Amino acid sequence: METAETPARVTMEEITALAKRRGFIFQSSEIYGGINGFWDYGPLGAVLKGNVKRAWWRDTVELRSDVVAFDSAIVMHPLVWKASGHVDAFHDVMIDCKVCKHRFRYDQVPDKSQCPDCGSKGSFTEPRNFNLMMRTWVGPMEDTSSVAYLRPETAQGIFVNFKNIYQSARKRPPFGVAQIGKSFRNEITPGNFTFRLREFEQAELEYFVPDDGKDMDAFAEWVERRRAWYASYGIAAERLRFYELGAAERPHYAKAGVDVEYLFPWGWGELESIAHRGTYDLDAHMKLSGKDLRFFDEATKTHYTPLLIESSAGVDRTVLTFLIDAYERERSVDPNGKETERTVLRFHPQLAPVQVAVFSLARNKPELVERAVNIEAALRPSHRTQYDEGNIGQLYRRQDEIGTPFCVTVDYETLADGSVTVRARDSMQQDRVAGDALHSYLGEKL
RNA sequence: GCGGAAGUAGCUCAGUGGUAGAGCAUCGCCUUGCCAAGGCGAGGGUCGCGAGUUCGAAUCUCGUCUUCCGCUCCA
Repeated sequence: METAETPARVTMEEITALAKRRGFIFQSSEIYGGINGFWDYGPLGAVLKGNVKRAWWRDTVELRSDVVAFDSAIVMHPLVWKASGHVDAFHDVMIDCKVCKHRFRYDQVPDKSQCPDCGSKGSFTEPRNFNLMMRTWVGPMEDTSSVAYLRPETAQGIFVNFKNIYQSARKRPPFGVAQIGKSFRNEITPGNFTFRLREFEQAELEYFVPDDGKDMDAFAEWVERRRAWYASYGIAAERLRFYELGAAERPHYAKAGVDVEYLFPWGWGELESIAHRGTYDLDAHMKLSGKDLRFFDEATKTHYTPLLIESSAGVDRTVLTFLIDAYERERSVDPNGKETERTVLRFHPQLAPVQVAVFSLARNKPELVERAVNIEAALRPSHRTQYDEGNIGQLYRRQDEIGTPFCVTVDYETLADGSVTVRARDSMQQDRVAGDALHSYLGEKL
């Protein structure tokens, strides 16, 4: 089993090189030198990311009768962030000691003339405002009254709309609200490719349950559901762990917490956090807004604040995980006894950016090209397809690198009887399939 | 943000003051015809960006941006 101690089976250099070469992920604004903490998804990456989000949405929303969809604005009333605690938690006035390089919160240093760590006198920098929330102005006037923030998390949009949602959707606990969207944080140190970003996408589920003693069951169910989700899309079990947070590791209001972590080439990294947050979030907004967000329980004729089970996953981190986990450099011996090597992305067929590639065995034989182009067009409505032509070995290698599960090749036999060769990515085995059976053959495998 | 290292073609790199190079990759043609890397040809770089020194800067100096490795936070 691979552990944090054993050498990585893949390096980040290999991943970033493949991501750029094949059009998965590019550095943002590269022609101007790039900008730290921002990345762009290329033609294949955009499709992969869309597939990952669709897979999450399918399992979290569409397959559940008790979860509704939501999509809140990125810019919200500034008081939202006051209530959530982000204004205080993300705003720090800091000073640095120029001698020992240590950093302190301004309000925690009693004597600003002397560094508490190294004792140097007059070594502090000017107080500097550290604001981890991205700021902007609403309206064309840039004055303090118009300051607003780009959301540092998507969840608050659900909390402040809680009453609107449950009234209009006619839901009562237990029920959930799901949302996928961008969030922004001025991270001090972005890095590790798309792992720590300043602009990132979250997939969040807020599941509200009654305070009837079964809240921990709901928590356990979501942990299991999320475990099953990662497994069903092929993440290797030995590189994924569900880390149970101890009481000291989670916020004071949280009753339970599990971090979903993946074994990246640099070590374990958090993909998702599943937490039992109690009534903390709704309480905070009720307190500051003065609005009642509670439920009325018909049975007991009392008002109550539902408890919250939250699953908050990083979409970009999940995409990166699928990319890394699917990556393999495979050595093999071909039928002639020659040693060969290939790079293959073993994506789940539902996640693969291209599902079926259709080839013409030769590029200068119009009858083959036309036949292959037509087959590709016929498959396009039901699968993600791509047409290519040329040296067959090169074509296979190229599709392996982008994780295409199946390749269909039109050859001279096709002209005679309409049959085609279907080659599988993982086994490299070939099947001869009759032309009229191709649709059902692929539909079954995908 | 701080400390260290590094930025030359899509990638890997050579080139240490005198008008930019190789291999691979890409594109075209030919060849082959079921697991890449045969042949011919083409495109592609104001050497991260900006300033300074110099008759002249990829090369020396400063600034800046980005990346990688440490400190710190999170999805």
